[in-house]
Amino acid sequence: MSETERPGRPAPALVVRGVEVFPGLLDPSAQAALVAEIAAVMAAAPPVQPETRFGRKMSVRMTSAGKYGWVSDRRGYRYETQHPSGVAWPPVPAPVLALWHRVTGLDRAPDCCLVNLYREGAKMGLHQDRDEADFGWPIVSVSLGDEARFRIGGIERGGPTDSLWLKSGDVLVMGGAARLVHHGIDRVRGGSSTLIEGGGRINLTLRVVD
DNA sequence: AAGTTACA
DNA sequence: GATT
Repeated sequence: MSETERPGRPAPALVVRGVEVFPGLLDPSAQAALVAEIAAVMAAAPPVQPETRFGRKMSVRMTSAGKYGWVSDRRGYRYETQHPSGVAWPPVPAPVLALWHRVTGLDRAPDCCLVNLYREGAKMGLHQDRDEADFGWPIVSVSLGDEARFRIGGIERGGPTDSLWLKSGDVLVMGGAARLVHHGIDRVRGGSSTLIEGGGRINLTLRVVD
């Protein structure tokens, strides 16, 4: 962490295992504006279902915006400057960047906005975000659309966990001691929102990659 | 193991 | 069926 924190960042309503939770930070019109921006990102860089290193397809569909996108295939996890099709990732939409600065208080911008699209039945197992160069930078997670059960463990795998339901407009910050906490999505409550065309949930994850 | 499934 |  090399930059000063900006005063006036909002206080989290609750903290779960060190993860800061800002329920309902985005009102419905702000959510709709973000969804419109992300729809344009997905039109330019269509979501794909990545494979793991063992050739198993993930249930979540992914794309990215920014200098880097997170990808997974039989070669493993990494950041790439291009969508698998070869096109550059579209820029991170300005309202997404504004949300990052508001909630982190940082001057430094993220260089990746990972877009996770959870259609009916999609889940994500417990994992750590550890493909970035400097864990001093926080991660910001934005929930849009259907509600989802978010599970939070510890730094070590296999320990106890807690869970909470995330709703559209909720924002999380994983930073400091909670930067490397295990987290995942147990399940998505289909039909709990009409925000996403075709149904489901979109999660934006903002990171500083290098 | 950013996989899935089983089980108490 | 939901949860851990």
